[in-house]
Amino acid sequence: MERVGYTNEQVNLDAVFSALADPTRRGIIARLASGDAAVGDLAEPFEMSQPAISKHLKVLEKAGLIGRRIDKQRRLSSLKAEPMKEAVNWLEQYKEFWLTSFDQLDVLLEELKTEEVNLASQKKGE
Amino acid sequence: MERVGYTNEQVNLDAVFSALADPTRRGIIARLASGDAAVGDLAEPFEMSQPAISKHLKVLEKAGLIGRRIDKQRRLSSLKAEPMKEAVNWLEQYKEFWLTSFDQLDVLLEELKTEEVNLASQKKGE
DNA sequence: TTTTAATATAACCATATAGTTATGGAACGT
DNA sequence: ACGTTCCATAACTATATGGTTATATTAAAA
Repeated sequence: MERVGYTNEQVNLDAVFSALADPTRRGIIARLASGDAAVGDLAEPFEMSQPAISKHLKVLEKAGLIGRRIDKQRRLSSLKAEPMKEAVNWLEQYKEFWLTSFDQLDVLLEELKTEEVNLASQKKGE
Repeated sequence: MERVGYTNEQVNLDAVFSALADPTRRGIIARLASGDAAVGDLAEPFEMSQPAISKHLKVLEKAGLIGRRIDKQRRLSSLKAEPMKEAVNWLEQYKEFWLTSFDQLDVLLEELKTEEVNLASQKKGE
């Protein structure tokens, strides 16, 4: 079985984390969060050649982090953040290790306990 | 000002994402989640030489993802997940893009609105 | 039709990465 | 004292990565 349908098509954590490990690419992602953009637009903030940006876009595309379409002679990119969700899912396995001080840890453990008991409910705490 | 104290000392997203981009290193992290371990223990599950594992450990250490200490002639590693928190913080900027279908997006936007009003609550529809 | 704008692709280069084998040092067991 | 265990480090290799310039392609614009 190949993990049908759903949101993600394979989502390769290697490719995703690797794509996110570059500041230029994270910058591109940030830019795309405010709307689709053409290669030229994306290249403009960086002191880098256009082919370099095209390469970065290819990396992002292979990681599934952007989609691309053609509009006239321009290639528009749009953010596709599903792989980020997968990354976060992986990372959150280790949430319990995020806290250093013990009282914070207590708080988290309390939260986790609550989540278990109360998976599909609505809670209006304060 | 250099961002004093707190949980993180610099947390370099480049190094963190880069460290996480390798399956061996993610495997090491998974192993460390169940307890501190020596280099030999960490190497055992992988078909790879000991020096290779030592290199991976160095990468993880530079990313701040593990700490190391000496016990007799063994070098123990322990998970330090604070950088993961930073990674998640960065990723969650894009939470709104994680959903593809519009009704799901509606759900999220509703959640975000609720969160604003009510920071310490949980909500889960069904 | 000719030119220009937007982008991809190829060829190239330097550095980084991920592995290897070989070797050496520190601490333990005998 | 001697060998063994645990590990780091050095030296090397192959491939990947991130950039460049040069060139080709495609559609708009003149």
